[in-house]
Amino acid sequence: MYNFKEVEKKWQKYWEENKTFNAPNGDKKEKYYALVEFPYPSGAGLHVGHVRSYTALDTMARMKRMRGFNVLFPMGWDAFGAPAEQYAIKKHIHPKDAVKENIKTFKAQIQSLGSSFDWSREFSTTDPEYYKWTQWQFLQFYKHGMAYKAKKNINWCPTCKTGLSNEDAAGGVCERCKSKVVQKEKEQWVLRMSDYAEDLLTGLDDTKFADRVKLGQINWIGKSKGAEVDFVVADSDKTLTVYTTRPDTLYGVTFMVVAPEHPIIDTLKDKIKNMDEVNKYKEYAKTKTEFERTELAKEKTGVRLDGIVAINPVTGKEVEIWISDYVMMSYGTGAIMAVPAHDDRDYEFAKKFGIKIIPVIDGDISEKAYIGDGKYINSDILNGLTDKEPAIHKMLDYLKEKGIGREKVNYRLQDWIFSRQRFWGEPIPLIHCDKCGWVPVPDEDLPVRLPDVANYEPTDDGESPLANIEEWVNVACPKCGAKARRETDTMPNWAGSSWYFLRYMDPHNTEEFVSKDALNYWGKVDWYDGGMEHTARHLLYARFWNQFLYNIGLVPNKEPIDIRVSHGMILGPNGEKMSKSKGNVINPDDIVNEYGADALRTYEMFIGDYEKDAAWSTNGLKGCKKFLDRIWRIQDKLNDKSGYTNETLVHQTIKKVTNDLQTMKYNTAVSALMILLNDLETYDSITKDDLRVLVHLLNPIAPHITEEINEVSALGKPLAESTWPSYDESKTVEANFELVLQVNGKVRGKIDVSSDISKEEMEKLALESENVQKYTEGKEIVKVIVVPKKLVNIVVK
RNA sequence: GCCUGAGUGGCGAAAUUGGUAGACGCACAGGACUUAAAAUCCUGCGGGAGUCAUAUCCCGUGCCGGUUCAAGUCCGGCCUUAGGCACCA
Repeated sequence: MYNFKEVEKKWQKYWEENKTFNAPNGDKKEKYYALVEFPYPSGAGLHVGHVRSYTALDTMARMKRMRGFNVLFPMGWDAFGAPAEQYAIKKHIHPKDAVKENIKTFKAQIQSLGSSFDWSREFSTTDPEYYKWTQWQFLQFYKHGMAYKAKKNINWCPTCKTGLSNEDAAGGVCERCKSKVVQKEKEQWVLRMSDYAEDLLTGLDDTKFADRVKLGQINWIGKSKGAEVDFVVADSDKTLTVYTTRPDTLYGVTFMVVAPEHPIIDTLKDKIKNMDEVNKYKEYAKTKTEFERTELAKEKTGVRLDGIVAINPVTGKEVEIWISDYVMMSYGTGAIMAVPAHDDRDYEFAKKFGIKIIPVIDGDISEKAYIGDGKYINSDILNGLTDKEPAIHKMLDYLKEKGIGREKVNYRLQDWIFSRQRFWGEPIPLIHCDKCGWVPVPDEDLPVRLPDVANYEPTDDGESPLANIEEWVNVACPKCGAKARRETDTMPNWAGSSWYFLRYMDPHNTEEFVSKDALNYWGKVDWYDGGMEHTARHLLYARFWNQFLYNIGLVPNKEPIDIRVSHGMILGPNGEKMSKSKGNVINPDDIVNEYGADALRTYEMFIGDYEKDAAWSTNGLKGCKKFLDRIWRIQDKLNDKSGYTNETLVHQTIKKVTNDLQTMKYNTAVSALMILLNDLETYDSITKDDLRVLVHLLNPIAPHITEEINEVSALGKPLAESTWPSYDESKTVEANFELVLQVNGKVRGKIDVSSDISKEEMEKLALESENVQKYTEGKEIVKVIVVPKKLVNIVVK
């Protein structure tokens, strides 16, 4: 009988010893690059969700190999960052040891699944041999003016004691620890990602990402088309420039609002009479987190800048200037023109502070701002127009002509704050010298290694723990030799994952980050799978990083990834996200031990639509285990004949499984195999050819049991080294089909007929049917619709 | 508020893109084998009417309406739900 534990171990050992899945660089075969996001080796171990995506891509990889491709299917570890550091602090060990420990566990778990990873290419982002090149690439950014240090109001997590990117602080909450993020002014290294906003947007056209993935990228980049308009501040030489998407409402501007941090306040502080009040408000705004500032249904607050007014450039009338926290310094120009009649926020503000509301588009503004289309009024040059687009164009032309405004495109995407005040990250390879300024660490001195120290806990003053390690910090300036200090900030853990897919192509190269040959041979990632939670940030960072490398001539493709899909989550049996606190965690180890990796894999492929979430069901798993047991037992039915017992069904199944696996419809591929098995079980005996097809088609999903059957029943060489079955389209056609007879669209009979029946015969059979006649009798036949291979519908009145 | 999906038996889900709704699996029920149980095998399984049993009929894919010979699928309007974005000017 079949012992899945022994069998699974046996074949895993076989694949390892024979290096079955090692992909040679530069092979003559056509390449295929299948990639699944590398895991963060946390202390919690592997999740059944990992199994879903690894198996899905493994299935893809195994099928592609059998279809003659040289498949790169690598695996590695994304191990820098706060979780590993915190885990290490808790256990009083060095993060590198914690990582080593976790990787060991993770790797054993993954290997027990029988995934066909090319382990010869394994690396961790924390390996100095790897982060050497992460640092080297950072220096390319620096050397090309793409990295700069700036004093910034940054998102600061008081619990993690580190700065966060906007992406990490989405919603005003720290992504890691969920505590409230506060604003803190700090010097930070920043990458000019906003320069790439347009390229990151248009580049999507060169990819085949799933629509929802593309949309996530588009939303994050947040392109908006509008105009900048200059407002002169009365009795001064200053202008206040605003960004607006509705220049057509310029005649309705009754006030302006600037962000509390707007520099004009300081510039004109001598003219502002109520600076005390203004400063008080500024303080008040600062104590609030970004989240509080953007919270819904919030009362508008603000202070008028007393003593200064601006001039509406089209009416020449004076408009008040206010400061309010509903205007953000980080978007547009940090200043807006307020049109309370046609903007909800401005309306609310005007109502609260009793500011005049002038409608410029005909509509009801008694309750709230009117934001629809309508006839322009009170608008001089626009009066009489009724549509937004021509009005905007006319106004833009006017502003350009007068030199007081211009078209402007804005993006929500901001520069990437690249500094973290943490120990466990790639040190930023720069040295500060009082004489020479920032000096890059010379290439030959890379990597800048993290020191082996006992104390690396975050500090309260917001400095990196590295700053306290004097012997590490103090160095000679590489340029002039004078005393200098290392940069002590480290990189965010998005850094290592921004280019790991390139390193897999040539993971042991000590001379270059990847060789040109390897880059040219492997090209783009053909199929990339990951979690939905990474489709916005990680994907954007990776594309940005790659586009930069492309622009400086280091990689051959501007877009690094062809297809990107996102798997759905595996939820707990109760339909909720698995978590320790909810007690609904399914441990893949337990499942592998009790049912085997093949059963787990088959079940997770059968569970439902790959891109949708699915709740775990142990009964469902048992059903799949039963299916595999039946596959094993079907061997008892082998006879000495050749050919297919049910030729049509075999060809249909090959076609169905081949197509389904290529489009990630794993659930229906499994069901097609179940149908084939159900059919084979009805015969007294089956042929080796029958069984051979069955195990080949099932092999990518359940690789161990199928290899074992293949060997035990002497069907041929190991499946992993064998060829995918092919089908003959003409043989997928059934000899007979069930002809459906309808009257007025309702089914009134079914007859089994030959597939090459003519339309006339179909119609004749329908009209002859007794049951059909019951419904047509005494009625006028208006028309008869005949759909070949399907049905006849008789329409009567 | 905006942008995406999704809503089909007791449950997970299928449905060649307009052509037999519920494939496949789970659960459940009945039966066979067994001293018994497990395992395995067979049968049934959307709801209702009808029949000894067949046959046959009616209803049914979130709700309302429309297009069509024909709608789970297309169109219009709603409801619910999940995810993303959000004082973005």
